[in-house]
Amino acid sequence: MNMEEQLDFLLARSVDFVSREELKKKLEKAAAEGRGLRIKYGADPSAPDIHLGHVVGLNKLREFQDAGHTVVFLIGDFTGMIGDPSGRSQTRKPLTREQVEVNAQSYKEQVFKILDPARTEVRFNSEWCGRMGFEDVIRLSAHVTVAQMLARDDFSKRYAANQPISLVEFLYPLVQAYDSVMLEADVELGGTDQLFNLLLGRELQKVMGQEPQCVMTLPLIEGLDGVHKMSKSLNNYVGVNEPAREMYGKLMSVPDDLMWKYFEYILCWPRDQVRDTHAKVASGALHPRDVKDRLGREVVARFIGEDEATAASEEFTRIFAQKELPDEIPEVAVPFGEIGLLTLMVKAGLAKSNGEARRLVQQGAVRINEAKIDDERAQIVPEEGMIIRSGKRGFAKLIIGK
RNA sequence: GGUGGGGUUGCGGAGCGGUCAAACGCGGCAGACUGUAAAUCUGUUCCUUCUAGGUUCGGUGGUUCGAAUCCACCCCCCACCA
Repeated sequence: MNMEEQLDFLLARSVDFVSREELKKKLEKAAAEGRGLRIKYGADPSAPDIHLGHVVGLNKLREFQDAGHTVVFLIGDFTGMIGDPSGRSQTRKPLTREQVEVNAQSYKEQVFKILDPARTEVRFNSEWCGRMGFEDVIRLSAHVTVAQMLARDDFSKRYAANQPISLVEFLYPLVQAYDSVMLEADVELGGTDQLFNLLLGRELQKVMGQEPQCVMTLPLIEGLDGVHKMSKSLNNYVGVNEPAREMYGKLMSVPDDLMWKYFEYILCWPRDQVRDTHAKVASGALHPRDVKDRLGREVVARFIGEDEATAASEEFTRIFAQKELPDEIPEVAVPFGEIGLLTLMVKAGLAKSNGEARRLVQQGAVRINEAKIDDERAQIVPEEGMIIRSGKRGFAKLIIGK
């Protein structure tokens, strides 16, 4: 690849990039010195659940690695202490050394499904933040003005709307920017919502006498609801560590229109291929279900394995298209002897309360050994292996306990 | 320090003395349909021994036949002016 092709490759799929010219210079300089660039990516320490939203960025990092660069995977264990940047939640408790270790381990496990461990440097910002005194913090904060902070979109909106903005929230981007300084990052990558924070890193590096980092943002993909960005707190995410069937099932529930983004940003299909497939579905040449099945299989295959992907797809069809039973049903031990249906359902974990169980029965959702039960007062004599089904997704197999 | 606005069932947000287990939206669950846990439509969404009963509306006391709604004190949150 020549330089321009290399740049095109590295910048593919990005939304914002500052700037192509600078990256070019950095690449030339690094090549001359026989080293790779340092690509920074920050992660939240409290949620070591990597999901497909993160994969968008991780894919790009992997491409940098394949081009010979080093990824600095920064775990913001110190930032995590000072609270959530969204301002929604309160200050968090500091993580203990042990928790940080456990989370880091869990991160590596998941992240290395995508990244190349040999070209990844895992760092923690407590390394330098933990050593700073109040005086250092004051000096650092002197580099940034309130007006600069208010330039951030969500800050200016909230300020205009008389919504509270805590000082801690100003500290958050500041610490993130300082991390770039300490890591001597050449490029920092993040979601589009990170643009301001990434740019602040640039500013701070300049002020502190470093060559400023390039900044790249990638799209935030919508989660399963098709509306909000994928996140753990909205529970609309697909984690890379989930069981195959869960992963596949969740992908099948993605709204049809959203599939294309997943093909492009998760599976990194070339744009033309995505466009072609899209056109075929639109013209009726391809069935959307089949395309989504392919999405589900390919994602499961990538993070787990081919065989598991096939199995997940087959079971899904069996349960939902043919309405048959899954091949593994959670077993629940119940005592011997007659028992009320509602109580039994609660015990089996199919309902949270008798009231909910009653509703399920009234709605015609409950079956025992595939025979519909519509009497909420039914008394059941549990038998070994009896199967209670609640709706499409709730199953329990009874085991007679003592 | 001063002024004003708030704390309601998972979330957002009505209600401001009885007809309130509490509108509406979101989310969740179920049913129908289907190509899937897509889309759409319908129902449902505190608990219980369920054609009825019990416990809820920041906390504690009080007024009243009767309070989420009025009063007192307390706790917490927010904005604005200094």
